[in-house]
Amino acid sequence: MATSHTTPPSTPRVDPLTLEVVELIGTVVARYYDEYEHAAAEHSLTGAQARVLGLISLDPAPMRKIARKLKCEPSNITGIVDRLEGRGLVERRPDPADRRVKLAAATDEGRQTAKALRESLDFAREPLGRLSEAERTMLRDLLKRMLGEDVEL
Amino acid sequence: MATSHTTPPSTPRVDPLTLEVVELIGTVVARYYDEYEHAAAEHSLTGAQARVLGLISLDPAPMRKIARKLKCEPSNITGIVDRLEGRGLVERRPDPADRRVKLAAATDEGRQTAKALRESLDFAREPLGRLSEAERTMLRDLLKRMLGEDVEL
DNA sequence: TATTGTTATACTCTATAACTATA
DNA sequence: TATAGTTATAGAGTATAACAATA
Repeated sequence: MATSHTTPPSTPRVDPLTLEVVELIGTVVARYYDEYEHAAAEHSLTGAQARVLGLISLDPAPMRKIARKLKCEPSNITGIVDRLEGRGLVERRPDPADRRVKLAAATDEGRQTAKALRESLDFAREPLGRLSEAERTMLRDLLKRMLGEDVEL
Repeated sequence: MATSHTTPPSTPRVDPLTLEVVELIGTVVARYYDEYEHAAAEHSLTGAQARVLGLISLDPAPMRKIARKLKCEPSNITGIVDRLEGRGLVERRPDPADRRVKLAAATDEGRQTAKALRESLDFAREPLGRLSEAERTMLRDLLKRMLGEDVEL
């Protein structure tokens, strides 16, 4: 609690080191994002579809919850799940506890696709492969510290 | 050069540490992306518009080059630049060297907007502020090693 | 002929608002 | 009345294909 938590609006200056790190992170983001879209496309999925499928591939989730996790409006999820359902990768199930709720669940084929998708994410092999185990450990700890408490949604 | 550069197609298994780092990077990506979109929206720009504006805010670029950098089809840039031009943030200039080429250039207002956008990227202040200078240096070096040669496009 | 930028088209994602069926 | 999911709509991004101007 050393610094005030209200960001001073008149402090646009950031030290060069931080700027360099931000730029590097920007590069990582662009690269990761690209790879994700590419991996999704290899399975004829859009990025959004792949994200939804990945999200529910472990356990089913109400439409509302998917929207919250993806930070988009619930109405969008309808269409995305529609398309996934049309391809047999996802199905809608009733929620026994609340008849208003529909649970989006991956089918067997959907789970297989999600798994293949996860494993085809080359990001793990290629860029991270350049780091030693000790370096990866350091990177992990730095990222965890950076992300702090709010890693969980 | 310790490992073969042809990725074995039958090696889906990745060690848990690497998986953890990949997941953390995924979180960073989502967070950074979100903040970027949000910062753009504060200036009534979409993410794509903000990226194009940021790209040409330093020096003008041919439409084709913008498409290459953004990894999208040139035809898309036409529309994005149209909208930026309609708002007076960008203008199209002829290229004296090649009359087929149009250079997209930021106007004064466009440059101001791009600058404000850069400075409003809270990512520098918030998450990176949790790290000491020594830690930021370590993070920078790890990211640089990770990204390797292909940082430049 | 090849290249640059554009147009036309179709699809997806996105937010907003109004609707329905439950609670 | 409040909530979950949907529908309808409009705007934006995207890829593809065809086109005009220029090289």
